[in-house]
Amino acid sequence: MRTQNYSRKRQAIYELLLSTREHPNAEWIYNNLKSDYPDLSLGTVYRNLKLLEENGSIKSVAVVNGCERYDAMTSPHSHFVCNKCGRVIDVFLKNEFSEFTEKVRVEGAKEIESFSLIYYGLCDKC
Amino acid sequence: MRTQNYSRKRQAIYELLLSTREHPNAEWIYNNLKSDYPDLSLGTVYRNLKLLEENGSIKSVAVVNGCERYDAMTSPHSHFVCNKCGRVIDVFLKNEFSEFTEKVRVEGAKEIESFSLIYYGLCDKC
DNA sequence: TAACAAATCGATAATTATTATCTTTATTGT
DNA sequence: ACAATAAAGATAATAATTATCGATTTGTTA
Repeated sequence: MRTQNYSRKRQAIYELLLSTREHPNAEWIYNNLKSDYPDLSLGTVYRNLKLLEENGSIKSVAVVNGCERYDAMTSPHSHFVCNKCGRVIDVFLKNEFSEFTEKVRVEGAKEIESFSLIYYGLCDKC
Repeated sequence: MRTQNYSRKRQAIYELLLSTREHPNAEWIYNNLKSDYPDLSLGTVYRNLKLLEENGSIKSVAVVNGCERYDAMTSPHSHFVCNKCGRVIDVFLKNEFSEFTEKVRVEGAKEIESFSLIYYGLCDKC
């Protein structure tokens, strides 16, 4: 049987995402891997981000200024997005929150699979 | 002093958004106004959605399949997005939720201005 | 380890939602 | 009605993402 995720470049993209709390977009990843993989192409980054998201290795956590931002930390947590610089910061909420949201019933929804909570404002560098 | 929002078409866009719970995108609005305003252009819809959002009359509530979805109901509430058909449904949470989120402190955030809570799953028509 | 099959890649073109431009038209205050 | 300004239509331009396709890499199997 063929292993998934066996290519060098896909592995590098995934490991870069694992190593950072930047919640980067495709271009950031591309720029940060260019030195190690000079023949990397931006299309490969997009292609692998999509594959990694489809197999559940990573998540798209927000769209900031029209760009998808990714995170390899797949355990449930929320995010803060700076309205000025676009920085994305992890937000860890107490158990109460998940307990609360688990009780939510949505009229018109057959099944709730996930939710996304994003705070917006100004970060401490702006 | 010049009034804002005085043009017929901007008014029509705003009133259409007020009258529906579809949370439409620009194209839906364009298609639904074409019969009443045959010379309407899609650019005008985009331009006015942006203006209306800037002056606080409407809100962008989600990006579904790469399209911005708008809502003229500006009172705080959340949304459910169907992963299959893209339908956006209003979600009204109890007071507990706002009380809870008001207590949140985000490390790295200077000021929290707003938040967005979106549930994802399958709607009852899918 | 050679050879074949399948996955992945780079380069490039194509898509698509949105924004900008620019000239004309509509709206409003006087 | 007239002048000043805002808004409109038409169109071109952006920009992020996706699709295509031939070449290359990787994995399997003989």
